[in-house]
Amino acid sequence: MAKEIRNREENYSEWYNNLVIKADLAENSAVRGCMVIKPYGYAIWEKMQSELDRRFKETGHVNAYFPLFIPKSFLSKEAEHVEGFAKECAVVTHHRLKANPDGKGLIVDPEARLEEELVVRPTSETIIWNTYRNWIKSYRDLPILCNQWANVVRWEMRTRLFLRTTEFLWQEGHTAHATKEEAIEETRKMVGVYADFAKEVMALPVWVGAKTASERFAGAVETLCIEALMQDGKALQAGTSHFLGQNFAKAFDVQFANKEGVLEYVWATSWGVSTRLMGALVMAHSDNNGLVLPPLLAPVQVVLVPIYRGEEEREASCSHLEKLKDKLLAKGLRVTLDDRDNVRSGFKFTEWEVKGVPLRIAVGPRDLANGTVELARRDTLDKEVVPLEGIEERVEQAMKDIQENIYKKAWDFREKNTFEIDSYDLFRERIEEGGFFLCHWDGTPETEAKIKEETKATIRLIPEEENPVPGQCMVTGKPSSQRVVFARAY
RNA sequence: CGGGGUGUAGCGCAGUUGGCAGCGCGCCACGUUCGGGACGUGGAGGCCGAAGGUUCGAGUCCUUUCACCCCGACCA
Repeated sequence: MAKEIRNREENYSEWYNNLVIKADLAENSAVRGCMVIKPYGYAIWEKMQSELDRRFKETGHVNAYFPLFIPKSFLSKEAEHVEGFAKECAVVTHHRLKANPDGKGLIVDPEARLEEELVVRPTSETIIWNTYRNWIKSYRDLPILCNQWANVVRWEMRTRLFLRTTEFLWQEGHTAHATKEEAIEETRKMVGVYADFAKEVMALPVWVGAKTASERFAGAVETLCIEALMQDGKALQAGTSHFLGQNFAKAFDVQFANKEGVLEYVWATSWGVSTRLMGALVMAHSDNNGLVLPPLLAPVQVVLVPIYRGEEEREASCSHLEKLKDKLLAKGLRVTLDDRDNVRSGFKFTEWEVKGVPLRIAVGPRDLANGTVELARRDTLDKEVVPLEGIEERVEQAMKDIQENIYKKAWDFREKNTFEIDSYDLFRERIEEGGFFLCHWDGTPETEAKIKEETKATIRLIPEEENPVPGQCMVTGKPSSQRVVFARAY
């Protein structure tokens, strides 16, 4: 991979600053790795939310909300689940503070100790399944197809802006089904929704497939996921959909009477994506001039910049652009007129470029005289002078073109950095450069662990293939039923 | 929790053998500018991460502590 792209990783933080900042919490605060999402960044998340939410509704889901606090005992009911999350939970032990008798400030009131500690949800399976128990009596109550938009807290040892913050925003779908087949179908369907969303809205090509046992969600029978390639050659898990089997139904004793009146345990799924998607967006599309946002997610799709010299020309350009702005707004486009007089146009160009606005329209005296405008595309950095006539259609078309082109660029990049490799020696050499590697693996956790140990590469997923081509494991030479996708990951 | 690094103005940093707290960017005012990050003049902005110690005197030396960043382990 080019050195230039490596260096770009260092620039991520600069691009991030337009969207978020590290939370400036009180000194000595024990809370670390939280982020403040700025309005410009949050607008992107809102766009993602509304697009996802629409797709969830289309697939029959409804939104609900469950408590932030989970009784500690709930978490321990599912053995693997507790093992997976116990190490990273924030725990509420008291419910009151009082004045410090020895001086100033407040102390935790020892009298206010909770009988049972509460865990701040790291994910909501337990509290939701505890609730579902009461909702589900008969096969007629099924399926339950709920989604929740919420924040969760995971006390990770190491945090990373966007990708692994202590608190993050996400959506988590939790469904209950009468049959195994139906639950598996739901798991597949939802990972498909994520993959479509990534492609169509985020302009991000993704691999879809199943996790290996070692990478699986704690408590899941199978985890499906989407994986994207970042420009520094590392993979990023961008969404997961879990088939939970009857694990949670058994742990929380959720049974229903089937048509024959026989009690059966419910089949479950859960699926989620988080603000990590914003990190994916930044790392997948940004260039050395800053963010590049796909039009469907850009808080500002078109920025209008007047060019002038003196008050008279300013008036002329601005009033002209006001009219253009109204026309574009009428087309449903998100448009901003940057009529600030305290910065020059060149400054504005650069600033909006860093913010990733897909299209810029500049109008100066020359354009006013000629009946033209200057269009500048963020994705290609091309500029062209076009007639004002028919500008709405041209802008609408540009939005489509830019969305497509950003996807194509990301696709080409991934194609260029995806390799079929059969020699482990070559694998070890090439993994240093980043990218996805399609290799044969003997299917054992031991070999998987060895590869991770020696190369830091993990199996990102096992793709679902109609006609899998068998081969031999690149490490052990044992038979392999199909190629799996390796990469170094965030 | 291990290994390395950094804490000085909103941001980025300099600060010599201990001796008046500095620079660039940004911010405010005025003027000149304005088709790709303008310039001039003036101005505001600081408990030098925190606590303790040495000293006539500490941003600087000593001790303790806290936070942040990078690399591991952990993870979406």
